[in-house]
Amino acid sequence: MTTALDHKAGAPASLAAQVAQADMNPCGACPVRSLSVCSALEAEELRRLAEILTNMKVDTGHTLFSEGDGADMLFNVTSGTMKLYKLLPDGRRQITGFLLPGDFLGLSVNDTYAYSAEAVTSATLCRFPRRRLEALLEEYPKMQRRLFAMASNELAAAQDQMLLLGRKNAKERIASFLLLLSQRAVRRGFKDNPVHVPMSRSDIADYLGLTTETVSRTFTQLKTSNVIALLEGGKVRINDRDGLQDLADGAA
Amino acid sequence: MTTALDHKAGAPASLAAQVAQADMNPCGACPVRSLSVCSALEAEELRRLAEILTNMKVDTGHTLFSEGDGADMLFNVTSGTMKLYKLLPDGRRQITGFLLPGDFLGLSVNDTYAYSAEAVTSATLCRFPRRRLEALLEEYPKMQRRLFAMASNELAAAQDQMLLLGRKNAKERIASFLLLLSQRAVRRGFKDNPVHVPMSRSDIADYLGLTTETVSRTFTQLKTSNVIALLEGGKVRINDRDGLQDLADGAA
DNA sequence: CGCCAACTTGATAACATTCAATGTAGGTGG
DNA sequence: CCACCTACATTGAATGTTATCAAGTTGGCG
Repeated sequence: MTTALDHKAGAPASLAAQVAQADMNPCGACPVRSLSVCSALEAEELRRLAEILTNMKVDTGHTLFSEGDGADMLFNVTSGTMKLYKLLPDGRRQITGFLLPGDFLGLSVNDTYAYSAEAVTSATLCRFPRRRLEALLEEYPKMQRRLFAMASNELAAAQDQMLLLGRKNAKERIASFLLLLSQRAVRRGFKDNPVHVPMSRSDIADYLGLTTETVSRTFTQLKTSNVIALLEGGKVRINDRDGLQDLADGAA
Repeated sequence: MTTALDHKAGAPASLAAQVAQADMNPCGACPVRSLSVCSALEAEELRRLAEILTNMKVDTGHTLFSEGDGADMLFNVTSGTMKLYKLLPDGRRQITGFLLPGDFLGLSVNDTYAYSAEAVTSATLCRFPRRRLEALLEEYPKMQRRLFAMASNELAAAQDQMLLLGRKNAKERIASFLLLLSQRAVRRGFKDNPVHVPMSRSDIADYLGLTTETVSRTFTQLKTSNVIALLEGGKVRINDRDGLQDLADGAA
């Protein structure tokens, strides 16, 4: 565990206002509420939820928790990007997901985390003590249902990812990845093109089951065939969305 | 949809008794109750659940539902093995999971199934109309919670599978697969060694992201190095469980 | 008993990895 | 302010694991 700052300590200016608001009408002003567990809740219920949460921040590259740690806390991403990953003893890594604002993390099978969580970009989160959140879920079945729906969606995404990892070639994987990022961006009200790709080639490789070299080469190929353009600041412009979609589906 | 026989019609002799009991004290005598959604329920609640369920059977190789079908029904496997899979337009297939007695299927994101379901061996299931089951979940938060726990477990399994598909080599994949089957067997009260492997090489290949040829060769390798032995009737004896475990973890 | 599907084994090829070098950008200190 | 340093990204060449193509073999079922 690193960089677990309570409340606004260390929060950048742009965030300060939001966190300050959260202190008064916590969650009420949360920009990702509609995407999160909390979307199901009324004002009073939100207040109860806010009582048990702590705002925190994780700096780029820092670890929120590691596989095997006691899973006492659950989290909700409010800004930035996190990555979840599992390791093999010899260091091989599989990133199982990138989390964007509104995403939930920390579910565990026993009482330990089954994966590690690290910040891709500086990120802010709400932190909930597991026991207290579970107590609240008991009280508010609506919230339980919402969490279940989110888990179901994640499960469907995981199955898509299995198809990708098991059966798609490098070009199809990269195409699928860019479209996924684009789609997830729009759901959060960001522009879908150019797509913001904040993660390194190495992270992309470990998410797609490739090497950094192959990721790099494949980007170059897509760029050369004018399907995409690589822009400054980790942005990728999609020039031919249909072409990219066909590639992603293995139809091309 | 094929072979969706109501109640005991077409059920084999060994199952008939069980189904007959189910008609009187439905679920009460269900051998997989402790593993399923229903494990959380009291007698009265079970009765309500039984009111909305239909017992059915799917023959080997028959399809229960296909990706894209309207998801009006949810299912619980009571005997046999099912497989879930997704296809790419050109026919490439990824099996996302094998379901054993006690497992639940039919969760959907929109209102269509995101995958196809087919019987690996002749299987029996409980079928629930989605709407009526959802109504019941509303009434029994305990059941909602149980379903959520099951989805969480599936999610963890999916992440393990991503690690396998993204980062493990053929030998590691086969080793992991055999151990998984073995572990799942014990949880259901079957013997864990020899492991029952009812699925074809082709199914195993599509589950592990390999080809049938590679699966076959890898089994031969493991057999030659005496880690396993291939027995009659789709059984595999694990001779060196620790060795297999080391292989599976990528530690060897 | 014979047929068909599933499995095994072999030879060759391809896609992605590995190893290696060069290029580029962001950050730091002189 | 620029040179340097380190990270990361790109490109190239060689290797390797697994896929593909192609026979055979086995086994289950009619």
